[in-house]
Amino acid sequence: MELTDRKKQILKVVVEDYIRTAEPVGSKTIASQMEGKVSSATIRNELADLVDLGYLEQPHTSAGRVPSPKGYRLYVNELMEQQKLSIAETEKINQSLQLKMEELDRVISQAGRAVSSFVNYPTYMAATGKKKVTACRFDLLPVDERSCIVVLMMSSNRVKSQLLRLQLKVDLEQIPTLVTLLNSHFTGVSTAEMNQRLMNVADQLPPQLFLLLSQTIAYAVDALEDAGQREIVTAGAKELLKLPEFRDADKAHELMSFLTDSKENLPMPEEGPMKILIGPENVSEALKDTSVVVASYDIGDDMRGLIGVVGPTRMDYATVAARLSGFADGLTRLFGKQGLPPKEDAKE
Amino acid sequence: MELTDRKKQILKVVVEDYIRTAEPVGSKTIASQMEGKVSSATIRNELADLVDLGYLEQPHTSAGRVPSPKGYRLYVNELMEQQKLSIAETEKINQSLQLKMEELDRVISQAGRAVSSFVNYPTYMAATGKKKVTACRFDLLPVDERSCIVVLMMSSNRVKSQLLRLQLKVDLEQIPTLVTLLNSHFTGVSTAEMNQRLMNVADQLPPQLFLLLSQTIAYAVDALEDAGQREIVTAGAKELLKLPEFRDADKAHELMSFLTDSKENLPMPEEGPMKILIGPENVSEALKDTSVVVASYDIGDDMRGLIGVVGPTRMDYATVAARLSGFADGLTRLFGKQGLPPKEDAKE
DNA sequence: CTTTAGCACTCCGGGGAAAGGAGTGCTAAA
DNA sequence: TTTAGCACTCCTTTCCCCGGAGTGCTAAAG
Repeated sequence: MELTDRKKQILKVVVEDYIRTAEPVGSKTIASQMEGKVSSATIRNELADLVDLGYLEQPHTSAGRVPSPKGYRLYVNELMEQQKLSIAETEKINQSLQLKMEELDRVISQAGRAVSSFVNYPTYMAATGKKKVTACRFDLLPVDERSCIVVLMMSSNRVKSQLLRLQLKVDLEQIPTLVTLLNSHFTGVSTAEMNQRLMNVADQLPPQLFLLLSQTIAYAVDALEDAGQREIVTAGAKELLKLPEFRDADKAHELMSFLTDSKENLPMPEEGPMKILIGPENVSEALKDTSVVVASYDIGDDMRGLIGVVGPTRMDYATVAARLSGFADGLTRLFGKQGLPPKEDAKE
Repeated sequence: MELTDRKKQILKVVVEDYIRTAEPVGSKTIASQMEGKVSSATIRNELADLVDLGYLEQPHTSAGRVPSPKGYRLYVNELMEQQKLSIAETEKINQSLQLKMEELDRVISQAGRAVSSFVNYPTYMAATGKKKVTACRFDLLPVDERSCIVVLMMSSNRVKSQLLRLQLKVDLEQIPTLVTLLNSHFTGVSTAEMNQRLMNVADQLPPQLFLLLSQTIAYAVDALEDAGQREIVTAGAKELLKLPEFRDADKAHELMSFLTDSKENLPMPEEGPMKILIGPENVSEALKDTSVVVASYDIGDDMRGLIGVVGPTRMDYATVAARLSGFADGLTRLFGKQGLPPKEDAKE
């Protein structure tokens, strides 16, 4: 027995109806929603076949049919119509992204909240470096004999700074030499290399200068590693509570804990602009009854961000996918190829 | 009829039992938990009185009694035993606070999460400046003709920096003059005053310098206002779902939305170390069925932080209060009177 | 061979009624 | 003033019944 076109059409109707209503779909309903006119009896035969083929499931005898993960998969791969965003929706997305360009992090988490309220499912976001971030410029601004501000400019164009308290007094005259040294020997290299080179110059400098140097490098190493690391934030977990499948407080609590606590193992995309994971396709146990849609976007030339939506398996894939990719595109445009925008904040 | 000691004792038993079980408390239960031995019939008489006095409520005839807000209030004011933290608990608190001293914000929200998991209720946190934050030092580091890093040191000892893109080329020679101007005229004053003074010098500078100056000031104003503003973060909203009173998904959703979206109007303390708000004592409609315990702590000399716990009216006031003040004390100690700790980060 | 109509059957879900239980209020005695 | 006893109330749980939605099967029609 193979999958005829009519079977596919029926599957499509079942999936879409179930997405809308969260109720098992019966043969009569299907018959009335189908294009050509067929009787419910015919549909019933087809339905029995679709169950045998594994695309549908029956909660119990004499209930309607519900799509199985395999059914959703087929729907997503073949049947789903690429949904276009309406003008109004595009407007709304752009508007959401018209936030005052503050720091990257804030924009990202704000975007996450926006997406969440837009698709009515929880979202999560992360940014990962494509390349290693390196230092590209140092400055030291003496405040007084015992303190000094380090300013570090990174290859990602972000600037970070910190006030250092010094153990030993430092002769202000010597600072410029140190800055020159920093800029000539510690820029454009990995953090491991930076530590290495620090060791090399250890005995060529007076102790108080070396101390300042190593404090500076320690700070830079921290900052660079932090910048390269991906941080994950989630938003809109409460949306879950609106869905009938999570009216059971225990279930909701379980998934919510997973989203807020163990976010490390949320699905991350390999490549490609978008990925859909349905139910058991998720590795994490906690997500086995839910689906995830992830999209990625570019941040400048060397970073890649990611934004995902978590929802029930019957989530409205077409709409979510369309909106999510709308956002991803918007974000790419926002801090896209041309480098970070002029008013990019030094991550505060 | 007045409130005898025995009535108070009964009230105490009712409150504590109800806190534990979330079920109305019956006369027999009370009799068995009371010190002196009295029969349930006696208790029943007393209970009827307590209802008349408004300290207890009866969900319906022939159900047990439940404390009214007035009853909780009396309990909190008079009956509640100041609970001591066990050694193990103190340990645990200190341990939670032993996080690598990173930026203030991060510590605060981390503390929030810790408290939340420790009391099993959602928490919220905010830091507010006691005094206005002002700029105390500016620096401009030219990167190239068209860009420049501003470094701003604030009176709170925090350092922020940003890369500015310039509209017009600036002669590098002139930068030092500008820095001098900034440090002499724009430090130690309010943001309003800064804007004022900016206007005053408008026609005394060549246009490209003035542009740079105003960009710098605009950034500083933003940064200062941001630093003075209180930001509120919440944590552990999911804890709600564990409580029987929020098994109803609608209720949980409502409160959760309030916590995550409209946090502006969460109760803030006036003064004193701790405040307990019970049910209707809360102004916000959304909190009228819940209680809030807020504690405050000091950050350096000029800031004050606040940490609150939201829970059902039957929340375990004694324990929550003890643990919360444990945390508040710990936080005060952590970045207490002696000024910010040496490794205080420039908010990244 | 496929489609359709008809029909008996299954199973869920809602609506009472009945049973059980916890707790009260009242009365009368200690 | 306290206590024991008892009838009563009202919630909760359970059970059962019934209606409806939907199925599977069979037999007839295209």
